[in-house]
Amino acid sequence: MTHSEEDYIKAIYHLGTSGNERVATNAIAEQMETKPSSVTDMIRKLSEKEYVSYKKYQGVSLTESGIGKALSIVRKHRLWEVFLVDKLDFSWDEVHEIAEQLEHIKSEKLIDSLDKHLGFPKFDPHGDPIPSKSGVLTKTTKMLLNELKVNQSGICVGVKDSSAPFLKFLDKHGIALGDKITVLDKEDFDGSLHININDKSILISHQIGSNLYVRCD
Amino acid sequence: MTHSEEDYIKAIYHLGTSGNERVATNAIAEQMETKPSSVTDMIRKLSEKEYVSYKKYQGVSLTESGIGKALSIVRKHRLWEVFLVDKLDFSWDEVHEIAEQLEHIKSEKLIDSLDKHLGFPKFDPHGDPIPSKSGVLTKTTKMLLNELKVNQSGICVGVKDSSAPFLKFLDKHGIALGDKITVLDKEDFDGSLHININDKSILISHQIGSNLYVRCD
DNA sequence: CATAATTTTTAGACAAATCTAAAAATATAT
DNA sequence: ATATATTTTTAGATTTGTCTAAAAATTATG
Ligand SMILES: [Mn+2]
Ligand SMILES: [Mn+2]
Ligand SMILES: [Mn+2]
Ligand SMILES: [Mn+2]
Repeated sequence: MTHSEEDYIKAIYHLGTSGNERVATNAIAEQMETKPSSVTDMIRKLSEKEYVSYKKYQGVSLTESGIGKALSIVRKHRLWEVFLVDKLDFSWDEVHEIAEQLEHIKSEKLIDSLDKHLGFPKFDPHGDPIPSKSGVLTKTTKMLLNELKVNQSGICVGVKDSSAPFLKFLDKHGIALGDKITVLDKEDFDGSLHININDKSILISHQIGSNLYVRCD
Repeated sequence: MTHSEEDYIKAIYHLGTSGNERVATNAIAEQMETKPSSVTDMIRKLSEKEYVSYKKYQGVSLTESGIGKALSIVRKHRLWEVFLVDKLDFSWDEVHEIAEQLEHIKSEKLIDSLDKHLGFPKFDPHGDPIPSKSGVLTKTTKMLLNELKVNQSGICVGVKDSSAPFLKFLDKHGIALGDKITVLDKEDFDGSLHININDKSILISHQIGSNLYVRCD
């Protein structure tokens, strides 16, 4: 399996909310920053190798084998992200691009040793779950911050958007995974939120609130 | 610079004893396990990019820019080898293949952080020097074990052959970097050596002796 | 439901890296 | 020095991944 095939499988996995839904050619093209015709070509190849099931004009979905492959790549990606943050002191907004390369390194023993070295982490620096060696994902009951009602609170457990600008924004405003956030008020006008975090009260936009995951047991 | 270009540059570097000598097309083909015609094609490309100087039928040598690139790849290769042995508990005969992949990961910050994480090592697990960020190699005065005279001794500081079978042989006979080896006797017949190591006296072949480096200040 | 807009696929081209087979240059040996 | 052997290059083909432009299928709209 080539570098490129792996990136396509992973894109299909993420777009199809973990494998099951059918994914459109154009959606893959946009995610991969490539052209729809290139996607069609690759899909045909992946279909021949039985990683995806494909009917012309009907989009693709991952097969069992494709989901397995995707989970293995996601596992590697997220373990490397943990390594970069925990061991090499990268910040969480710097790791994605490098993990994008490291996820393609081929060695079963390497990734298992890395897992052990990191203390078998369950989540990556963005709060996303790390699949186990056998492909099991820790399910968490998380919701978006702006789904909370006024006076409810939750623990920040992940981000939906993990782009560098968003992560930098969170750093700047002192919002980190594990922090307790309480919704003090909601503006009807634009959906922005008054929240309390680390004993400070700040105002955040609807867009921020819709990209932060919280858990409120 | 592509994965493949980097591997060619590195092969030329190693074959040309660190850059200066002209290297034959066939030698590169053999090292890379590829065909001479493929080498000619690649050499032409590297020549256009001015990483090598090339005159038809006369072999190639690295330019200044090519040597710089080679040192950067060798630095990455050897730092990753140290990581695998020191942090992930790999044995020295298992690391080469994986480092062969890891050396192509592109991120200046990654390799500098890794260097720091490892405590700025000067040598890799096989005793080979790690080029500094600026491309400086620690020069050591090492000689092959079978160049020693009877009753001379030296500290084992490296291997010439770093293939898994040879490294496994050394492990099996308890020979490791840093060990003191004394030559007790030499057989005229086949050049084999009686040596003393770790208070034990063993007999090793000429071939073993010609692949072990020692330093005897 | 017929037409327009959008999505998806096909056809054909290209760059990168490889190969085989044959030709050209260089090296070796009598 | 001439013939032979070896090395190196060229010519032409193949695979992988990509692209543009055009055709075909699907979806949306009036
Ligand atoms: Mn990737
Ligand atoms: Mn992540
Ligand atoms: Mn390599
Ligand atoms: Mn080494």
